[in-house]
Amino acid sequence: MAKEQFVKEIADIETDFPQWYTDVVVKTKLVDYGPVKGTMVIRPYAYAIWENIQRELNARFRAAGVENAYFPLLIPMSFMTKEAEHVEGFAPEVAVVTHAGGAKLEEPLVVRPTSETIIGHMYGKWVESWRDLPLRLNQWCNVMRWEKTTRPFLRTSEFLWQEGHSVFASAEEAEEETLAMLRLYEEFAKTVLCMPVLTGRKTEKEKFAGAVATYGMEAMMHDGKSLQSGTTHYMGQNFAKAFGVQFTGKDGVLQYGYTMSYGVSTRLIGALIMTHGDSRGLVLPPPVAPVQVVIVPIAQKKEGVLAACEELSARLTRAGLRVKIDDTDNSPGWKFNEWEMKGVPLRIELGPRDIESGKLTVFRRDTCEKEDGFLLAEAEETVKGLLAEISASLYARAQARMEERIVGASSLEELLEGVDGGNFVRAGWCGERACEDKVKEFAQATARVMDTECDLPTCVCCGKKAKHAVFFARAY
RNA sequence: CGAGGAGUAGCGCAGUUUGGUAGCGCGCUUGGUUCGGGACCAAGAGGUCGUGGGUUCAAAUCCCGUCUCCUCGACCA
Repeated sequence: MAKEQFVKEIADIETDFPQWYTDVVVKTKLVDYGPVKGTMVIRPYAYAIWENIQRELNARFRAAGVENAYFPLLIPMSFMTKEAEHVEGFAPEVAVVTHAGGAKLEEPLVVRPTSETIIGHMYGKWVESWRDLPLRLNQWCNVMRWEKTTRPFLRTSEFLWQEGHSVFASAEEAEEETLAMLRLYEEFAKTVLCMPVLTGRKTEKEKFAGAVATYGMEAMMHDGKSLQSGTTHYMGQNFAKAFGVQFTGKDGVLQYGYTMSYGVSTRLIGALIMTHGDSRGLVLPPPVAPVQVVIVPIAQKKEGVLAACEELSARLTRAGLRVKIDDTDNSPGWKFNEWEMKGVPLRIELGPRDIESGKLTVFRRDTCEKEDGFLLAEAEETVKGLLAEISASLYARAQARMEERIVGASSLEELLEGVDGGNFVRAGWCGERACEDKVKEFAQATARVMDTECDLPTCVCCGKKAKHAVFFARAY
């Protein structure tokens, strides 16, 4: 009876997805709302997910020759105006500091919405010779963009992210790095987040303010809407020229560098929730789950139960797993539901029966089924094997869902029908901004990314020869 | 900024039509019995009813003002 009441507490994932999402992030204590509108407090459970994402990405960055650094939060207003498109794109959403130290500032300071400008400024001082290149730095920080409507993780006024900024001597190297980072993100999404993504170049309308080209990865959420989950930008010499990033080449000629940047944010946590979550709450992929295995003692006051739990926990921890014993005095049923809602991939129920028989009872969060018959003595291998299976099955499930919900369209009506049905629509596009705008107006769908090849004959809007195959979708 | 809705205990809400002792559920605290899918009993703590004014013997309730939040729209590399 209480079970049904509990299920009702979280909105129905099928019929009320936005409400379901909000319920999950609040009821599982991932976040709380900050006192300033549009800001969120990230609670420890969610922050632990973020730390796991950081660890995995840092390892990949290091392997790609990227080092971490930190640049200031406050940027002189004049920096923002040095690159014309950049200031135009970000001006509406920057927060500005006008007073400090009890007096009005001579020059206002902006709270960084992104750090291209201040990093460009420093790179201008640091880069002198071809020997200084390539220069690859990344920073983990917070940024602020004053958004009108917000939703936890997906769009908040302040959020955490990493932003990598690199300078190269040639356009080719910078362009190649832009694509390499996109591939790095894609591999990370697949193996760490167990999340399939579509990658590709963005249209002019959707690209970063000040970039020559923007590439993005888009993930499909449960309701068929798209979430931009990471971007890489090739800047050409735009920012190098604005900030004087010049070096003397091997040929002795003073020239501008070529820059690129890339970033992913705490929005990835939102992406995880909306990709894998179900009617019971979160489902976290093992590589990022703060708790990979929760041990629920049964009849924990009976002699030997807690001791057996602690012994098992120690063994699994030694095997490199993140383990938690829930020894609170809630009833087992309460604990089951609690940890299912929090998305722990694997639960072990350990009671007198298991201890006596030497067996292991587990519950898989991805299938919501109990499995037994494993031997307690082989717990390490069993659990590791199951976690790997869970990762694989989460990816496969999400991948299958995405593939079956990519449809084609040869007219605006078909495109509308496609996105109304919760699909991505792959359609031809002539490359004209007017047609892109028309699609948005007609179907409330935007061009998410362009496919690498154009195998479609005509533009879905005007019927002229198509230049690109584009994935259209409604987006968060 | 446009349209709609809501402000009462930590959370969710009832009470407002018809003015008359501040209520319910969950949570929390204490003690006890429980524990293989959200257990139960007992006792307890907790509220300037968003806010300012007005009407009245009396206002959560009626009137006027004002603030905040939510949903949808617009906006959002």
